[in-house]
Amino acid sequence: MERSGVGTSPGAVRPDAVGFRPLYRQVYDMLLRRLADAVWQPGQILPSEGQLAAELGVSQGTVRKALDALTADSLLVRRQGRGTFVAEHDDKQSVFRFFKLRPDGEGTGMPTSRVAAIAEAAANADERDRLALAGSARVVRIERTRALDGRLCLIETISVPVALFPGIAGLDLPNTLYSLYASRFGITIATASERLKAVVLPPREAVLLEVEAGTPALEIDRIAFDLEDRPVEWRRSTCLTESLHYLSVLR
Amino acid sequence: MERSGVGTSPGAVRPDAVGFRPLYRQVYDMLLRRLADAVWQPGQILPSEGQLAAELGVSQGTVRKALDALTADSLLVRRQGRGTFVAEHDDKQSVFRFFKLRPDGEGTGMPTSRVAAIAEAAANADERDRLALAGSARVVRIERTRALDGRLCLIETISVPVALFPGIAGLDLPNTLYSLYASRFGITIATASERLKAVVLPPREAVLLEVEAGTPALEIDRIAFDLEDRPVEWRRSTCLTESLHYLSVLR
DNA sequence: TAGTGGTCTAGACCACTGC
DNA sequence: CAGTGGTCTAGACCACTAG
Repeated sequence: MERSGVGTSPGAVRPDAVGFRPLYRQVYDMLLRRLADAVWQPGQILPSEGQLAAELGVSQGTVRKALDALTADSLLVRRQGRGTFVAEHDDKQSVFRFFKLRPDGEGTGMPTSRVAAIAEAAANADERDRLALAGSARVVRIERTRALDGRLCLIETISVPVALFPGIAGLDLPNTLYSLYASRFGITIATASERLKAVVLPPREAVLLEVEAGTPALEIDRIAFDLEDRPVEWRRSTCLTESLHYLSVLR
Repeated sequence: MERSGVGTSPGAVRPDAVGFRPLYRQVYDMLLRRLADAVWQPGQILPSEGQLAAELGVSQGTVRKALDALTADSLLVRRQGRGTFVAEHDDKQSVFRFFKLRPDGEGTGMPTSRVAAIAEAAANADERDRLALAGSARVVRIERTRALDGRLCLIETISVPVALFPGIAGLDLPNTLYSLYASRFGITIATASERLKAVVLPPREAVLLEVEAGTPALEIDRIAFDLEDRPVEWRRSTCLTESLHYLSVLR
């Protein structure tokens, strides 16, 4: 097979180049680009390995390696005998990919949400810093509470750039925001980084969570990144952990 | 190639069996067994892909797939042009695989330890539960404090079964316990599960951490598992998070 | 039964390391 | 330069799904 099949453009394989970029990596990037550009919608089926291989002019094994990598990154789902699909993030399994609070004892641990406030404003210094925004950027701030198995446990403020989510302030927000981000704005949350601290619950949050002030609480500071690794959401959650915990699995 | 190369024992490929077990999975299990049995020591080089393939009577590609899986599980390290090595857990990178506390600002974040107490005792109900021990089992309890960049930040109690770690109470304990587990007792920590809660620092811990009682603290309850997924260590840590945080990356 | 992904093989060649 | 892991290919066959 001719390597020029993937392109002689910058980035194609050049044996003596300092930065060697394997073919399957180039295929990975091309497919990732299509996902980022929403060429294929979540839930939709992709062409078969053979079709993609023929289209891109590489072997099926090389396409397979790229598809496997995208699957490992949770961007695709492969089902033997059926096909390869764009991953959806609103099914029960996917919710817990980014929601790590679990009940201590029994219970499904399925979270529910109630929006307390939503407003647009100029981004403050913290928001500009965390979301890599320009000085003039505007954000939408969403404040909401969440419950686990009907039990109020969390209050959080979510900041997103207006530029990326135009009109989000006027929408009816679902329980799982990330599926809305994907379906309505074409933004897929690929990874997130959380910083956890133990704090004393501030008076205002104590009122909203209906507990006495001074209670210890878990503060979660999350930045969520899209497929191109850009920060697209900043979220600060304050959680009561009396009857629940944050689950972290180390591998 | 004859499939019987990997063995006609139970678990070998049987095309019509209900539970189909791929060849590379069998190779994975065989190599995992050798790692668990400490046939190859941490840091030691493995035979080359070709040698393993010849020995096991499978193709090099199949061995490669098994080695890649073991590498993904952080049990092996592969270095192009050099070879495949058993992973070590005492280098700087590996320390942070299981230690998720980071300084808020600058600093290396390299932890240090000081053992406060170490004693053997009959396992209590919690320990028997968490470590899946019999009623008569005994454990060693280690209490120690840890500091980040010279700053005292954590106190923890570690319980391990005496049966798995004979004589550990008499040893000089290093900063990174898991490398001791591997080198001295042949036990490799493969995964760990942590449950985090926000609590009010108890009086006793407050004294040992040299802060006032009532300070909020992060409580981390960890169970660590070995290569065969047996719980081998229970650890409860209480951390001050005033100038540091727990880092969790979601993918 | 046709089509998909999953496994396995054999062989060629490339990139990297160390002697 | 020899030896290692890494990439890529082509082709055969297996397991699974759905019409």
